[in-house]
Amino acid sequence: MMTTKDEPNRVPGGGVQRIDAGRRRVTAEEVARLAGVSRSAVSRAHTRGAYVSREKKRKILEAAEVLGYRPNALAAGLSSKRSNLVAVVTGNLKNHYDSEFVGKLVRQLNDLGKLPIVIGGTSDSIQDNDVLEALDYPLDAIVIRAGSVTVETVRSCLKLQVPVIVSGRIFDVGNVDSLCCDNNAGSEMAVAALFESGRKNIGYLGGDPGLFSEQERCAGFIAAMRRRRLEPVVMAQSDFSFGGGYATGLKILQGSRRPDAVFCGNDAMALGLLNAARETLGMRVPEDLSVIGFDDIEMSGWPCFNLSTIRNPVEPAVGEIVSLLESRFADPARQGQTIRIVPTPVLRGTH
Amino acid sequence: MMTTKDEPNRVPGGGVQRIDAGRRRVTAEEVARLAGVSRSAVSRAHTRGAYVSREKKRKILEAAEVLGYRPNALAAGLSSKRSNLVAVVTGNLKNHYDSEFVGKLVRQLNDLGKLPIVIGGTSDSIQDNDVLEALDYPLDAIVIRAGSVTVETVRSCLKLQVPVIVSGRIFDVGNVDSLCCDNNAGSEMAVAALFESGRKNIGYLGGDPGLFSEQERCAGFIAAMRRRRLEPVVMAQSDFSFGGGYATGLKILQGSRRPDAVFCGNDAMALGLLNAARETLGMRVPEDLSVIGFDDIEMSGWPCFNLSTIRNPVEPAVGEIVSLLESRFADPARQGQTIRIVPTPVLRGTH
DNA sequence: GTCAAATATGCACACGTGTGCATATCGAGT
DNA sequence: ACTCGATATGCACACGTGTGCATATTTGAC
Repeated sequence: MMTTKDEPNRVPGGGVQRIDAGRRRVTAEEVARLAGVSRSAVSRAHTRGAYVSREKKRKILEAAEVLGYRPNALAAGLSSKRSNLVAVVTGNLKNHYDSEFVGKLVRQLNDLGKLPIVIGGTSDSIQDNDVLEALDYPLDAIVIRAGSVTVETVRSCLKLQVPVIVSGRIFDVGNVDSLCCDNNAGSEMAVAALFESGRKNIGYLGGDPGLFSEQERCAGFIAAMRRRRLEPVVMAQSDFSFGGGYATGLKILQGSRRPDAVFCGNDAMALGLLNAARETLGMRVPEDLSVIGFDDIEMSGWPCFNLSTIRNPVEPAVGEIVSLLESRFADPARQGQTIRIVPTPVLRGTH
Repeated sequence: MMTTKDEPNRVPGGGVQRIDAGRRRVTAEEVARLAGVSRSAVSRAHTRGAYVSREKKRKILEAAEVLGYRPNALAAGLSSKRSNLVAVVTGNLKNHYDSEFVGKLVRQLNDLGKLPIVIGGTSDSIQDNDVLEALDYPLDAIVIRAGSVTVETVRSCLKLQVPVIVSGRIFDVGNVDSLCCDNNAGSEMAVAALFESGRKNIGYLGGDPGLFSEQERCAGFIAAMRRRRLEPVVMAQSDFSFGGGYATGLKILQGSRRPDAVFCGNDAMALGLLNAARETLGMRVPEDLSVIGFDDIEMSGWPCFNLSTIRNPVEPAVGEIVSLLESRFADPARQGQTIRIVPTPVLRGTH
């Protein structure tokens, strides 16, 4: 007989709640009716620093609890000037640096009481359409990760009075705030470290040349080399991914002009190249080859890699973004600011 | 003299847009005034399948373009039944599996025209408060990753008529939809693979025992061992992280009862243990030790790891979530469904 | 030219909230 | 008993949109 009352695998707690078909969200009106007060009183009971008698407030909150009432932010945000919605546009969360970045940013926005609407997630293509959809809501601000969006879209945001913060590139338009690593300094640190290890035949493995950081890091590399009267042995282009770094790394290391050191535009590619060198080509690092990356993602610190790299610190960057947001809320029309995050060399075992 | 007009490093495009201090969002009223029509006409011009003459529509859209008008979703969503907002509650984006999961989910939601509000990001603690804040908005649905939220909060969602989808555990309450990997089958596959490699002294490295997947994978492991009349050599607890896997891995491999194979509750821990074995203890894998993980995150396929693992496929899971969402929109009151995602063994070089 | 059907347009309401304003109630000090 | 300030409460409006309804205009057929 299967007529037992026991239902295995059920989460305990009883009072099973269900979604009623036609039922709509409970409104302040209904709470007021149940508590026997006016609707205004209900609103005031949920607003800090409004006049409501202690006793009535208790009764109202109780009724609200029973009915499961929560003020509707849609309605409130209509007249109010804050929606608490902040859009975060990111290129590709498969990119480990971006992933870490978005994770921390989301956390901090949550702590600030903001609701981050994330756009992008996967796919490297430009996200303009999705951004426009988000702009249908009156956003408190929009944080854009470099390369995810066109200038046109930024202009749309400003036209809708939505403050814009761009991270990962300098964006000198209107009163947009920009935030960017000092890539020049980073490249200089990398070349310096390789140079001091006695390396002279240095190559460069870059990412998508359309991206701002790539342009700066590449230019910084060339300048740093020139300062030491060195000529790059090889300049290669890839795509900022592990797979790309691996494939292009193979080519570089099997090419006619073999470098004894490679500076990579980010850590993912550096790890890819490291794999190509060690696993596939049987080279010894750092004996046969030095490798330095950029960013310092989590994996770079793993024992099997122990990658020397230039740290592009996430925590301070996210902190600055939050500061920029707050000062923007205080003065929406203020001049746009440009902030350079200073990288630090993290010299481990691959150079 | 610094009075040159040139401003270097500017993004080209002219017509610099700024944020005016007191300025508010452009309203349909203003567009109507400029185009010389009624406000209703403006609304209809922006609504598909509404009666507006071709000529008037053109004029309205032109005026809207000039003024930079976009319908305010806040106001629209007030009477409409869809807000297009979907909350995504995630535990910790530092977890590579979750990170990949959220990335793909966000992308698909974007494609569906939904705006994903991400909650969590970092920190393993429960996110109840942040979820409540998001519930102030009338969400179309909320997707919760296992372990991020209490039963109470789920009940709050249902009370507010917000459809709930839980991923990563079975949640048999009300009409909540659940989605979960078939962990039992996965553990069986892992033990089978180790057994067929001739391993008999098999250990287990688990994550946080409070998590549903850990409980199922652990129980599945024990059952699979029993089926082969094998006794686990060691049962260890860690935290699902690389660092945890490394540290606990060291202990296991230096303990009195050394296993010749370890099945790990997820890939991050497996990679940590792999590092401990190879780099720190100088062991050969798979000669001296077999390792099998769970999930198949990107790094597991990297040449230097080449980890044998049980794939907990992200793409199908996300696809199922989207399907559940759509069928829930079609029938909000329908019975909750439970879906098991079938894992597949990905046998590489560590067993 | 007539009439009906199809198309176009404006009015006014509903959506759910916060809050200014006017008014009512209460407590205390003289 | 009277007054004044503090506290409490309800009414009504604004927020910006979509849409039903009634009405105006055009189209097409005979």
